[in-house]
Amino acid sequence: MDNDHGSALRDSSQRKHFGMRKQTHDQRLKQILQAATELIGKYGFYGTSLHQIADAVGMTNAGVLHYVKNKNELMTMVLESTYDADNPVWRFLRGSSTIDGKDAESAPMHIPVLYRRTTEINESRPDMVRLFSVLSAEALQPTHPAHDYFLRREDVLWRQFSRIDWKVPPGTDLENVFATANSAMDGIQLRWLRDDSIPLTKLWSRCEGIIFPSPLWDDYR
Amino acid sequence: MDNDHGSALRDSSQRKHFGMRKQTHDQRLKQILQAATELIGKYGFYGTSLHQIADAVGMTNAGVLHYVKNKNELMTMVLESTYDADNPVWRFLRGSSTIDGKDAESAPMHIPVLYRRTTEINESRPDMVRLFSVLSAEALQPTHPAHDYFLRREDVLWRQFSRIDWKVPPGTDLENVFATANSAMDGIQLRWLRDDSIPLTKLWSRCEGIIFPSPLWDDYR
DNA sequence: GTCTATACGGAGATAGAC
DNA sequence: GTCTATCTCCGTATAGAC
Repeated sequence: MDNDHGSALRDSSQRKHFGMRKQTHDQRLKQILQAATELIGKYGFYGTSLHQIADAVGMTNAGVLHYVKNKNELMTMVLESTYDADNPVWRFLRGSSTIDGKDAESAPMHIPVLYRRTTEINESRPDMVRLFSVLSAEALQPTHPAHDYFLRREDVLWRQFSRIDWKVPPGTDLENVFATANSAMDGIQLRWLRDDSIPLTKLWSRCEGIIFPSPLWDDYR
Repeated sequence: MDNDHGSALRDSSQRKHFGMRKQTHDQRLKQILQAATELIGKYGFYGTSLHQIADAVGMTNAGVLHYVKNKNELMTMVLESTYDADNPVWRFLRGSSTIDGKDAESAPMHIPVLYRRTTEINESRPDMVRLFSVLSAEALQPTHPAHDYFLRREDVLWRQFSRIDWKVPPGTDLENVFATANSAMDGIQLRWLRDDSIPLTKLWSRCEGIIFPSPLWDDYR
């Protein structure tokens, strides 16, 4: 990229300078995305201004726009880089990771484990759960910059989920369990965000008892 | 109210005029609240401007503010007047109505009936379901004008629900069923609003099969 | 009862200085 | 890489004419 300024100028100090610039750039971007995650999670996309985000990272409006083309692109980057990238459950569903030490190809796979793992992970990142909850409602409107993301996400999740050879009680309707458990998860997360006096994992354990009832699911959880 | 303008002036034409004014006023207000319900449901409270609402009822910005003190009060009025007022399920839970022809004091009360009735009602008013879904996420933030409403609502609903002498299978944990069913309802409504190619009642029937499984609940639905 | 006019602040985005 | 300055438009809300 732009190598024609003469090789004589690219001494080691220059290269170091370039290296530091690059690192700083990525760090800054990460800071911005993190601030955006928190603020959009709190106030929604429409309720958050670039100015708020800029303030949170100690910059000005124009400074932030040096890193992202515009507000819509910021939304996209937040969704794609921040949320899914470091979600172990997704990595597991994609087959590139393990769940409870088992990979998707070996050992019995139990659905309740997946949801318990999800709540454990999400309990440690309320900001992202909040972002996700707020956007999945706000982005119902087709004009919302996150609309397509949530449309696709539903399908993608199901395709990955249904690829797995789950061990379940005889007669189980996988698709209905999937839809019901995911729906209940959405709702219980909202309740947890509204009042976190009870941990998400505990709130979910109550749902698990209803959705995967004993004794039917005793050997499959 | 304001009777001291002299009885000589209150002839029949005046009274008629006053009557018409009153009617027009209420109608206008209702129009405004209806438009606000639709628009806030689509774009959220922060994403909706008074101008949009004014446009929808063929008025100007200032015209709308003749009916509501400010935007926050509009939010309150929408919530309190529009949503709960004409919800038969709530009226039933308050004990002032019947469910499937039975009132709360007689006949066996079955929980799945309550949720089925809710989906039937909500299927006919997507605008209000949307309003409710969007706000319950947007209003997580304590500074949101609907925050308190949703905090109280959770408690109120449970208090009314738990007053009823539900007929349920032995060993049922009422509170867990309530929390799980409500959460699943939140999530399934979101999915329905995102893609309404399958009716809400049908989507819910799948959840019912999971949350109130056969044969345990066969005599209680 | 509804309008126009207006005050005032904040939004997103760009140009150009440093 | 970040700032200031600025553009343009939109936001809520009020005052006062009709």
